[in-house]
Amino acid sequence: MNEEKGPLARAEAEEYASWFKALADATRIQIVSLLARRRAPMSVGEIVAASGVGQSTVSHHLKILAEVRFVLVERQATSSLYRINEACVSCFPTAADVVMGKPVPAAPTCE
Amino acid sequence: MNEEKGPLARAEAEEYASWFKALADATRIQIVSLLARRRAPMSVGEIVAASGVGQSTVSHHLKILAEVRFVLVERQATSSLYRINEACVSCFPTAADVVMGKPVPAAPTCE
DNA sequence: ATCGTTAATCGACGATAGTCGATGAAGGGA
DNA sequence: TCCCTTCATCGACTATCGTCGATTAACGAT
Repeated sequence: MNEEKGPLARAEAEEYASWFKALADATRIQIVSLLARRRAPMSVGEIVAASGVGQSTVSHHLKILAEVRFVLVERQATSSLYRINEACVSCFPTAADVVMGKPVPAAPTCE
Repeated sequence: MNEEKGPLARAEAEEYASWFKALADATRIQIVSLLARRRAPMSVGEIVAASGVGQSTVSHHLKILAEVRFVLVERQATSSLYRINEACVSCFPTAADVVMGKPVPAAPTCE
């Protein structure tokens, strides 16, 4: 479907890369996997206890995951509850999408 | 299917991350997309001409892509011909795989 | 109002990664 | 044999990233 002769535009390549960057870290993979196993939303403190890294580190990774809408946050009174965004999981690009030239899915779209 | 209570093992998380790391760079996305659009294998020189970065940089990225078997190389007399590894494209993990706790696909498996 | 809890932000540090230019190795042709 | 082409590797530089400890902000409870 995508039949331009030149390489992929740089801007589009960077959009694609930003998706994969979100899962290109072992700690973030652990956090995502953790949120998926618990069905219920988790507070930052629970994630910190289960992941074995510092609180500021967890907060940092959650921010990155939230920026691509991979996780959703619901601010409660004293704590923040994070959960997997199922819609974003399914719109996350695959390697086949890159190869087949599928347009980059927009992050804000899946919410 | 994966019902352990703790977080994903660190080693497995890093294996997953190494997959996504391979596509977590705009230049590599461009190279992959380029190889996919040309049906035929491409020499390094052709990729350099089309990608707009230096020859050593292209060579470096091709090495990374080859390490996860995403591209295959066939050394000819004077040049090296790179092409997409279709098998590896389809075994490349998706975000849903991570969420669903699917075991990490082994890179050497798809060849 | 004060204190304690929870989480986001800040600043710093070390490690990793991307890029380049230069060099080196392997092969083909004159 | 010598040169030229092609690509991989090396060394250096810079930018980005992951992590931590400390600080700050928001909120509840006493």
